[in-house]
This record gives sequence, structure tokens and C-alpha cells, in this order.
Amino acid sequence: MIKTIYGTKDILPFEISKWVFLENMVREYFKRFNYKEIRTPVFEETILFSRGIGESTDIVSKEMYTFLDRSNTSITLKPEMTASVVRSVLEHSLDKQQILSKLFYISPMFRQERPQAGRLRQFHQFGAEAIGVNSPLLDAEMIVLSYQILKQIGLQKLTVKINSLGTPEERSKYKDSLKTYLEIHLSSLSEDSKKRFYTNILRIFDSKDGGDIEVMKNAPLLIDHLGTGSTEQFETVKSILSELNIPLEVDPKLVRGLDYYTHTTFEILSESVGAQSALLGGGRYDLLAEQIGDRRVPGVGFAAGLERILLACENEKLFAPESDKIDLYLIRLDKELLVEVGLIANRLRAEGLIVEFDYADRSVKAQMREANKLNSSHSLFIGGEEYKDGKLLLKNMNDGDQVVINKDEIHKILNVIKG
RNA sequence: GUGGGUAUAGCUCAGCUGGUUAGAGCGUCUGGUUGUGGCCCAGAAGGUCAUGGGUUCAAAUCCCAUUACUCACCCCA
Repeated sequence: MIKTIYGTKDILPFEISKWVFLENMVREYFKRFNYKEIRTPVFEETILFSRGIGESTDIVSKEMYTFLDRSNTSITLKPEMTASVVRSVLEHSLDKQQILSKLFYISPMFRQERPQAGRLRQFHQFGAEAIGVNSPLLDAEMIVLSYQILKQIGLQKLTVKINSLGTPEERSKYKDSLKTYLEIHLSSLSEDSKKRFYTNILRIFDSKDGGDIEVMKNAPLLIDHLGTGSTEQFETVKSILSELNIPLEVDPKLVRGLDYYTHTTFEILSESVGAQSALLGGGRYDLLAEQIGDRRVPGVGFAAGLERILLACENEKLFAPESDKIDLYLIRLDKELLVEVGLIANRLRAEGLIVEFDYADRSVKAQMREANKLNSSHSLFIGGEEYKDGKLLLKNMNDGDQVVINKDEIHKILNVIKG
């Protein structure tokens, strides 16, 4: 038996309505904020991600689906969307056509990680990127927009975390002072953190190792090394958000795992999912365009995990079990009338009714049971004496009332049902 | 990559300390008189008890391995 690949899932018919609901909600909100949808290919040249996201990041160093195609080009299935969107903006010079490109997407992503609750190898994200203008208003807008979407969906147990990573210069200065501090304590760090010391030193803040946490308590914080410009920008973002009553938690240890972030970074967490509690994350990336292109273009964005949001929704019981309905189920009384039933169904479907009938040549009882199971508002009996007299029997499945309809007045069925 | 857990019908799960033909609920199908659903009732189909070894007179049950799934670490949405 061939099965789905490890870490991938089918989304079956009975759960599609939840996805459509979320997608509609997301589209509606992006529309209000005037973001335009963008779709990019599922695969790109590997170098886009290795350069954009950063060689030393976990995503690039061990999680990408990378392969050589038949002409020996290194191809990678997109592990995230920001690099692709920025690439697209640069490639098509959207940044030269307008001062600001406000874009959103809903798309599958691929990362070869070990699956667990809220983490799959093919997963879905929606997100936004505002590219071209460096304004704290946009940083704030990303958080407002994403927070409101989650709220609108009905999620309750949310935490918004925010931090600033400053400019590259501030960051590298800060890294130096962090290095100086950690060199003294290097021997007492965990093995993982020792590695991080060389690869991605900021991540040591995220360590859950007791010894590491002890050491990091007294470590210098980036937030104290920001210049006045960065501090001002950060303060502006925070004050806009507090004016809008977005509950903020400043987390100086919030260090995101992608290299391109500058200034504002943020995450929204939920208590209603498993250990992978980040529903969405994002931040400003003023360096990225230059990394993968030929010019400096500022940007800010976020990405949200659909599966995690769905998981949170389920745990907070936000989805009422909704039952599908159909308008009409055709009951075939005589076996010979197979073709006629098909013709009538076709005519009524052309009128816009949702019509179903039995394809399996089953008994009337079975057909009625099916009509009931499908939640059909009416059923139409085709056959017998009435049919010979040019008549059909239309039955209301709720109250059991039946009316006679002339065969050549099928449009009347429409009136009764849609009444 | 590292650790823990689980694996019995389409689904959710029983099956106690090893002992006859492996069960339930739901779902599916059929029927409860000629052509009428829901509720109810009756019946049927459906399982190499994940796979391979081992212990034993006897294994779904105990042991080992493999595989799959799952949760957690790492990291991320």
C-alpha cells in the first residue's frame, strides 16, 4: 500500500471547510489592508535561500529539500516565502514601479524536519510582506494585521512577543560584546551552545539548558546596545501598538532563526497547541534584498502556520460541526429510468440546484436513506404510474409533504425548493 | 540527528496476570411485504491482531529485532 510521505498529510473532504474558512478570513483581512496576493513557484534556485536565509541557519544547513534537476541545476522546494517574494519584487522591478509593495500569500512550504504536533514537512503558511519603505508604521501594521486575523478567527490564548535586533552594525558590535562575555563562560555552556557560539551566537538565548540559562542571565542584551535611531524606531512601534490595545510582551531574548532580520522581530504564540507554540513570526529585513539582489530595498513581513492555527482552533473548539446540505435527491422507482433520472438531474443542475441521485442501482429504501444522509431538502420520485401520466412526486424531507409536479413543468421544482 | 510512547475491523477503542471459533460502538451493505428517509429492530460483509524471529504444550497477550506512526529535544510557522 502506497502511503503519503513521512511528514505530509492529505487534507480530506470533511476538513476542507475549515481550510476554506481560514483562507477566506485571511483574504478578507488582507483586502482591508490593501495587500495584493502574489504566487511564486514552489521551487527556486537553491542559492536564493542559502544566501537569503543564511548558510548557518538550521533551515539552510539541514532542513531544505534540495536536489539536482536533469540539467544539474540545484533546486530547492521553498522552505519559506520571504526570499521568494523579495526575489520577485526585484526581478520585476516592483520596487521601481511604486514606492511600496504590499503583498500577501497563502502557500505550501517544505522543510525536512522531524514531524511532531504542529510541524509537518509540507505545511502551509499565509503571510505578508511590505517592501520598499522603512517605516515603524509598517512594522506595527504587520503585528496589528496578523493579531487581528487570529482574534477574528476566535483564538483566545495569545501572546505577542516583540524585540528589536537593531542595525547590522549595532548587532555586530553587540555580538562582539556578547562574545567577550561568553568566552569567559564557554566551558560551562552545553555542547549545543558551544556550537552556537561559533555559528549563531544569539541563539544561545533560546537554550533550555539549565547551565546555559544561568550563564545568560547576566549576559549583555542587544536591546541595551541599540543606537538612538533604532531605539526610537522600536519605541515608536511599541507605542503605536499600545495605542491599538495590542497586548505586548517585550522579549529581549526573542532571536529569530533567519539571518535577514533587522530591527523589529515578533512572534505570536498560542497556549492551545503543543510544544510548537508559535502561530506566526516575522520582522523587518532591510538587508535581504541586497543579499539576493543588486540593490537595497527595505522590507517587513510575517508568516503564519495554517496547520498550527487549525490545531489551536480545534483545541479551543472554534469549529461548530457543520453539515453539508443538498437541494434535491432523485429517487428512481423503476430500474429502466436510469437515463431519464440523469437527464432530469442535469436540467435541474443547470438551473443551479445541488442535485444528487443513486448511481449504484439500489433499492428505494436505500435511496431514501441516502437522501436523508446527504441532508437533502427535498426528494423527487421518478417512476411508476405518475411518471406514465407525466407526473413527478416532490417530497419535502423535513415535514414529509408531497406535491405533484408535471414532467414538463420541471421549473416549478425550483420554485418549491428555493421558494 | 537524539530520546520516549504506540501499533487489534474503514474509524475510535476493549481484549485482565499467556488458555477454545478475536469483540464492542460508530460507519458500510441488506432487510423489516408490492413505490418513501430520519428513530427503532434484525442480519451481513469486513481482521495474515504492523512485519520477522524467539520463549512455551499453548502468544493479540511475554522477549528481541525491523518498519510505520506519534510526542518531545534541536529548530521553526
